[in-house]
Amino acid sequence: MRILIAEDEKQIANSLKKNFADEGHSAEIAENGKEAIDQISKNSFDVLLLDWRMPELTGLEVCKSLRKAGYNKPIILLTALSDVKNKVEALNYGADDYITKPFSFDEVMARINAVVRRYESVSTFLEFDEFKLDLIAHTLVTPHGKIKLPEKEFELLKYFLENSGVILNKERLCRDVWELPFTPSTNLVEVTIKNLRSKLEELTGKKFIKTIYGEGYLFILD
Amino acid sequence: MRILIAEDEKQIANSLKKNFADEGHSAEIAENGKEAIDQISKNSFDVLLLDWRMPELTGLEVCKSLRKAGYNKPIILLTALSDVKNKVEALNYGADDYITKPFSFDEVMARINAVVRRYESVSTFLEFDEFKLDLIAHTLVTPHGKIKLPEKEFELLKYFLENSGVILNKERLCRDVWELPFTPSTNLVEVTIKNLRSKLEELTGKKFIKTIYGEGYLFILD
DNA sequence: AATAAATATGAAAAAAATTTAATAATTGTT
DNA sequence: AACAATTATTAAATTTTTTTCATATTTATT
Repeated sequence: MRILIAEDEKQIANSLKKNFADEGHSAEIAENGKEAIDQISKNSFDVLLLDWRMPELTGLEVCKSLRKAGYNKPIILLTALSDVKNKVEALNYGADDYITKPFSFDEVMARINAVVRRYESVSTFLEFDEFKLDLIAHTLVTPHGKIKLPEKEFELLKYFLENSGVILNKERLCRDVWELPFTPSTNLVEVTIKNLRSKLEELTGKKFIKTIYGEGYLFILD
Repeated sequence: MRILIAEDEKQIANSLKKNFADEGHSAEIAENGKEAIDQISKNSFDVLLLDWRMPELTGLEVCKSLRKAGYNKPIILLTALSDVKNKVEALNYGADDYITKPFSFDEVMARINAVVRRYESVSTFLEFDEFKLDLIAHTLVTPHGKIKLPEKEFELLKYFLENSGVILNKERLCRDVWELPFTPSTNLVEVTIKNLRSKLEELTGKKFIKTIYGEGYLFILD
């Protein structure tokens, strides 16, 4: 994980950096707010730690200005102030979290993990069994590799995952996945199910889509 | 916003509920952990407030079990305990935030807003000007209508939005959008830029992609 | 076991998206 | 203004995806 530490107290910054390194993460240090903005324009980070009190620009100012410009990576503010007013202000200006000094490294790490995990997992993946569907990349991710699904197969799998445990008939799939009125003459659904099934089985070795004769299809995780 | 308050101290729960109502939000109260799980299986909420100390199941247990089952709405824990150990535990079990009692309603509301905003905005939309790119539906959304972009145009626009303000040359676009080594013989980039440009301009009436002769392309929001 | 209905499969046809190729227009420089 | 380099545009070629169609297999019922 790439972390930017914007903190003018060198002791704190260096101690954090060393601890991050011990956990296998790389951290850069910016000594004031301006430098932080500068670093961000040149490199990309997974998370920003901004000290509230810094020369040039305060952490809150950096946070505000980044968010205004559309910056959307997680930001955590570090501060010695502990009254509620500032917390509220920070969160309302687009910070993701807020850690009060003095803090333990464990807490910092836990909060970073929580925030990053959230950014990664929330509504960008649908997870099932030991696999997941990447909703942005339209990719099926397995421990052994990943595969990009064509659009209709992706939409179909997504719909199955959103409705696992429910029997879905062809009329409903046609309507919700293809946005087409169902006509008995087409076998779109069968064909796409077949293709999705073979890809799923090849990649996962499991049979997720069950046919309920006369009723529809069922996505099972058991 | 629909909020579930799982809290056995009725005074606190009712006071929160009343305050939420004043702000225009609807809240349900669950008096213990089991009841919370029960309510969640029946209705959908935008955010969960779980008291740590509750009969039947503790807030942390509820949180753990929901996350294990794949539940992915924001969860905030309320607690009287204030030592770091518990905070770390809570965040690592999938809670999104953690509020120490006694709290002010303003802080609760600010944290809910922060968490929900994050869930909504992070990586499901990239917003620019008065438009947004729906990263799930691969759709460009404008006040007047929306249009589904073909894959390469979508990837290109996404890359521009993630790097707005930076001049992107063809080599870099080829590498990061097409995942191809750049060869001077191809004009893939030019063609796709052209198509994306005309769609963008037709839909938004604005020119977002500027050519910097000899250097590359620049996405500007001015 | 025979039958009819439902589902699965393979391969061709059609449509859509991507890429290439040829040419036109624009830009910076002299 | 003329030139070379760069970028833009148009249209054709290719590839991929989607859909249809014909046929095979499976399932429930008798």
